[in-house]
Amino acid sequence: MTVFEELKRRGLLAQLTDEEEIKELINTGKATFYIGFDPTADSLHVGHFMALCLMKRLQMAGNKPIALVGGGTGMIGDPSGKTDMRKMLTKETIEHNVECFKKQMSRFIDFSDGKAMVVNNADWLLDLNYIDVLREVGACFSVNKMLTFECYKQRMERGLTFLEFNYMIMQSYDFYKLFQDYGCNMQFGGDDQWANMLGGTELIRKKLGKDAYAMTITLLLNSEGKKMGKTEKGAVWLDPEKTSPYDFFQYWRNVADADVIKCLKMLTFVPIEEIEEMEKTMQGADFNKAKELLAFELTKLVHGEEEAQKALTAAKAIFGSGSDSADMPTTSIPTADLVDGKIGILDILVHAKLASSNSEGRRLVQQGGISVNDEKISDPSVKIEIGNGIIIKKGKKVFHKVVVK
RNA sequence: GGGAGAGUUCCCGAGUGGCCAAAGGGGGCAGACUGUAAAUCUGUUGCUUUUCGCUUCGAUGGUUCGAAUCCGUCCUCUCCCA
Repeated sequence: MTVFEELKRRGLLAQLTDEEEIKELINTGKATFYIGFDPTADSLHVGHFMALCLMKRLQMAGNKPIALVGGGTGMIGDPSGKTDMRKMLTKETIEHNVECFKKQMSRFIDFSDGKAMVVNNADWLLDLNYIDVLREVGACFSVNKMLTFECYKQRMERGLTFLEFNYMIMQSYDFYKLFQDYGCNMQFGGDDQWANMLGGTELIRKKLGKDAYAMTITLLLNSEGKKMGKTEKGAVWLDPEKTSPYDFFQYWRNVADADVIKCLKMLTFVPIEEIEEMEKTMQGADFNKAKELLAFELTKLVHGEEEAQKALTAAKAIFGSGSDSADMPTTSIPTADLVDGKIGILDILVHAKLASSNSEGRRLVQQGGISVNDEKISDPSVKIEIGNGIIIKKGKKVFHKVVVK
C-alpha cells in the first residue's frame, strides 16, 4: 500500500490542492514538505502529535520533512479558528518554547544525516524590512479576497487587528522562503490552516511562476465536534512533567465509544487492516479492548514502551481490584503536618490536589465521592492515619496514593 | 477626533439601593444506572475554624445606616460618524 493510500484510508486527508501531483510526489519520496508549529506553550500537545505522525509516515516513505517552528509568526498570533485575539507572547517566552519544541520533536522524527530539519522562521521574519515586504509580497495579496476567507469571517464580527491580519502573509512568506532556500514543494497542516497555506502556494506562483502544493489533514474532533486533546484542566501535553504518562494513558482510555476507531486510525501505527477488522465486529464491551489498545499504543509512541506498560499495569491493578500500585500518582505529606500520626481528610485532599479548597473537599466527602483504602468516608472532620501509605479514591476514576515523608 | 453603549462569579447571561454569594443556562465535580463509554435522573458548583463570619459584580474615590445597583475620575471593549 502506498503512503497516499494509507493516509486516505486512515481518514487523514482533508483538502488537497492537486491530488494527482501530491500522490505522485509523496509516493515516490520526492516531496520536501514543511509543517508549521506555533510555539504558544513550552510543550507540544496532542494536536501537534497528529502532525508529527504525519511527518513520520511521510519520512518513512522517503520524503523529507521540515519542521518549522514559528518563532517569528508566534509574535503575531494566528487568528484562524479563534474568536478572540490571543495573548501576545514575549520574545523570551517564544524562544524558550522553540527550544522545548525542538527537543520533543527529535523523539519522533529522525533528524540524522539531513533526513529532516528544524527551522525557525524568526531567522528570516524578524529582520524583514517593512517597506520591502510590502513591495515584494504585499502587492500580491488582495485584501478584498482575504476578507472573504472563512477564517476571518467570525473575526469580522468581533474585531480583527491589523497585526493578526498579517499572519497569513507571514505564513505565506515562510513557504515562499522555504521553497527557494530548501526546495520545499509542499506544505501540510491542520485543516484550519487551509487558507493560510493557499496563500503560500499562490505567492509562489505569482512571484516565481512555479507550482507548490498544500494538503491539510483532518482535524481530530470528537463526536461532539470539539477538538480532542483538551480537558478542563487544559491540553493533554506530550511532556511527562506536564501530563504524566498515567494521565495521558487514562485520557485515551476514556475517549467516547464513537471516537475510538477514528483515533486508532488517525493517531496510531496499528495496521489499517487490523483496525478495519476490529471496526466490523466491535460491540459492547469490545470497546474497552479497543480503548486499551489505543491508550497503550499512544503512550508507547509518546513516552516509550516501558512507561506504557507501567501505565497499563497501573490501570489494570486499580480498576481491576482497586489494589495498590507502585505507579499511581503519589503525594508525600511532611511528618510535621501530622498530629499523633494522623491528619484530617480535608487536608489530605487539598495536599494531593484532589480538591482545590477545603470547601470542595468537604463537598466531595459529604457527597460520598471519597474513599480511603476502599472505605467510604462520610465525615469531613475525620482524621486519617497514614501509616505505610493510603490509597485515596475520588469519584470512580481518580486514584491517588498518599505517604508520609 | 465626534457621538452612542457595554464591562457581573469558569463561560453565556439576569439583577438597577437592603429579602444578593447574586436568577437561568452551559460547563465542571459528585451520586444512581453502566462497560473506566454515551444517554438519562439527582445533588452540588466564592472562601472559611460551615447554621456565626469573610472576600467578590472592570479600577479607584465618594454619597448612604446600607451599594453589583446612585455620583466623580480612570481603564478596557463594541457600535455609528470621520
